[in-house]
Amino acid sequence: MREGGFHGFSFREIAADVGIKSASVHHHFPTKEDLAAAAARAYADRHMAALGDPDDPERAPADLIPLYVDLFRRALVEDRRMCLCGVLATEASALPPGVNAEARAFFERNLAWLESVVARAAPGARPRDIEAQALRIAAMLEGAMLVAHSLGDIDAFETAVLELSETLSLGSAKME
Amino acid sequence: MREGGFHGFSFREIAADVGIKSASVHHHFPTKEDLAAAAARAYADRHMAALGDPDDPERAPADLIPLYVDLFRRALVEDRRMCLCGVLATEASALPPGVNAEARAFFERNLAWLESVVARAAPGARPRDIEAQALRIAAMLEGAMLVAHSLGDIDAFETAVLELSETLSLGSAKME
DNA sequence: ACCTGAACACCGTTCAAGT
DNA sequence: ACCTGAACACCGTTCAAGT
Repeated sequence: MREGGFHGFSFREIAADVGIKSASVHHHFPTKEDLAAAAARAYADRHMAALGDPDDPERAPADLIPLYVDLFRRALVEDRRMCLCGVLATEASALPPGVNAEARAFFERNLAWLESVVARAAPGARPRDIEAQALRIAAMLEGAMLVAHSLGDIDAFETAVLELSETLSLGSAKME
Repeated sequence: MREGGFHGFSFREIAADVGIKSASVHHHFPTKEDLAAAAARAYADRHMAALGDPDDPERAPADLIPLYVDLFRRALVEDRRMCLCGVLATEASALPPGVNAEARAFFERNLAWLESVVARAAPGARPRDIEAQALRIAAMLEGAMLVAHSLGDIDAFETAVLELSETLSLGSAKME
């Protein structure tokens, strides 16, 4: 699913991997929508668990953005794959509603996490600017993964993302 | 294809639209790889033609980045769709080689165009920094489209991309 | 509760046959 | 050169039948 998207895998493949018949898979996940939504939800849960509490006073906000970048980097470098919800995002308009909802929830949870971190890093910033900065970070990471994945060039990810890890809140507080 | 990716459309659909049988489509495009590669190439050609010459002395580099941003904005707003090659990029590892090659070529052509514009805007910049800036612009636009498309919120694209149109070469010349 | 084989309408692809 | 119907192995889904 992370490689071929919603239509890039089949019930019969999964059944063969698990050692049952495809009709049996439908007993656990009645439709492909159910199965893909569950996979997206599990992916998002693991992703958010790896990020941890954005308001943890033990962790400086200046360390949390590099940690965020690193989570995406590892997904791309170690798995040599896109972000699952990034793949689903591009297919949004052709996805069953339940799958689309889980992909959207992934981004909403990511943005909420980033907004918490950016707010801590730039205490005086306006809510509007905090939201904008969170959106830019999430968009840059998904875009950097996407382009690097297409070019087959992991360095492209590093290059695109370098600015983010270096200068955390480039304009979050001082934006006009 | 822009909605469901490589597996999101069928020869039989296309045949019905055109008024022939699906076997006849194979006469023009022997395989789905041929058809999708041709579509990606045509998309990239139209895209690059809309951008025009990045070195045209009649057009200031400061005007060309907003023009670039606007091309992606219109794709998202008017068509309510992702960039075709952005969709294909996320499916890269599951794509037939010929399709993958055309998607990659789209990004290479975009990066070359952006590098020309950035080089004109920051004449003293090092090649390494010019490439990095071009990569960031392309990644930010694809990522902003992807996130906005998943959220179903076009304003998210505008917000993420605002910084790009405002301050063209934020760090292209002064990057360390 | 969990699994299965068989059937349904779909899919890309091939091919012999038509004009 | 362009089209077609028929066949192939695939796909998601359903369902009656098994344990």
